[in-house]
Amino acid sequence: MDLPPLKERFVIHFGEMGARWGVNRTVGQIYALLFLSDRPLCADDIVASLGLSRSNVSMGLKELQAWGLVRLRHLRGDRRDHFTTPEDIWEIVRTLAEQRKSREIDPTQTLLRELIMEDPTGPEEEFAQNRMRETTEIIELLTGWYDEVKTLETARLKQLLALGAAVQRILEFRDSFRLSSKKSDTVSNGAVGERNGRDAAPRLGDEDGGK
Amino acid sequence: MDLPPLKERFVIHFGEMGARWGVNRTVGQIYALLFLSDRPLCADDIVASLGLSRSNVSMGLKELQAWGLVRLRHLRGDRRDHFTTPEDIWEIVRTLAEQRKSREIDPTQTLLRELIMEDPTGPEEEFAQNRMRETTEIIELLTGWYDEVKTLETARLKQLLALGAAVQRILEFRDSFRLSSKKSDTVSNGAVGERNGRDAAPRLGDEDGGK
DNA sequence: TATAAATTTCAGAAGTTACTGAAATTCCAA
DNA sequence: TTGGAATTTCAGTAACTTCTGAAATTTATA
Repeated sequence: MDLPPLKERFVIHFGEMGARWGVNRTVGQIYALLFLSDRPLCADDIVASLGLSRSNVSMGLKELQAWGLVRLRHLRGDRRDHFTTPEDIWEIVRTLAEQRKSREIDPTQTLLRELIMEDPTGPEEEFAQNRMRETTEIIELLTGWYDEVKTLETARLKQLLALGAAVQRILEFRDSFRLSSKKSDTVSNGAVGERNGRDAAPRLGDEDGGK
Repeated sequence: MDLPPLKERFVIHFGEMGARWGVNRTVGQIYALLFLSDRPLCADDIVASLGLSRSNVSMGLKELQAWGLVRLRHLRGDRRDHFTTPEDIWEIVRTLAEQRKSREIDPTQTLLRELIMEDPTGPEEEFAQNRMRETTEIIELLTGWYDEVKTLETARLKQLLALGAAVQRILEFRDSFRLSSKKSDTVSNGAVGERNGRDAAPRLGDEDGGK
């Protein structure tokens, strides 16, 4: 690897982190290299920089395209495919969120919806089905929020994030207003209200969980 | 595997999803089984239900404890360790978020902070360092938001989520108010203000997003 | 403190994933 | 078309991870 030191350290780190993000070392390194590069790179550039085999780079680039994390460029007078990452990092964040949702959340949500429609074989499965139902509801709430927020333009999204827990104060204000004027105590937006009374009610035994 | 059908399907699915969540099939299956169970299970119960080797179950349970996803229980008159998942699913969500942040985000943020302090070896590294700086800023914004929101109680968090993009309307209102009354253009809440003025300034080339 | 149950560790087998170089295919320009 | 450059595919092997049964250790109570 003949990269300048800062780049090299980042590339190696990203290769190692790859495993935790669901890609292999090669893919992580290729991505890191493209991300830091000030110009589109072709497969041979990547081979030269990272010392991987040509075929390995080809497969890595295909996987990054499947994730939607790199884009193809063609430079005039050069037949070779060149690759870049979006220059707007927020776009990368959005892509990652979208991909991880569809790989890690959606398949489970689909199965859960199926399973809670079926007849339980007895009280044991009734309990299990209730757990599943609670789970779909939470996933619904989280993905619903995500689907709405992802439509915000970047500037608005930043504003929203910068607001942080200050939103709590707005909610508190809404609440006190609603209580003092004697209205319903559920969330006004009817989407997903409070479903049941069991809020961390301990079952039996201790609660330690110590190692 | 001698489980009733709904449970079995969920357990098998979770075993397969395990890989995407950074655990192996065994760990995923054990977790699913505990999650759906109406009572604490001991290692031998798990062996009997899932048909795994005793030692494999032991290792799986250790890993789940390292994730903080299961807790130990002791039933009176039984020496064996028993395991459960929290009954409050929101607690599970919080644990997952915390763990993934510390495994997937924090190490990168630490390295980035280090690298942007060092001297670049030339203009190529200067560019790379700028990318890294932008990245830390975005991570800072996202984790800062997360750190604030995670302190909300569950009921408030649900409210906030149910609000969804309606928050946008509040932001728009605040904006128009602020503009018309000629005040500062940063967010009023001092906690996590707008960090800088640079709003996704494009580099050069197109903005398309090929393929 | 002895003993038997429960749990963990560990070395090796089984299974899986990553990587390579060679061959096949695609693609463009002449 | 054809020739050659660029890219992809693929079979085999290397590297790694998971899983097991046996042995070692820990733990609770007699």
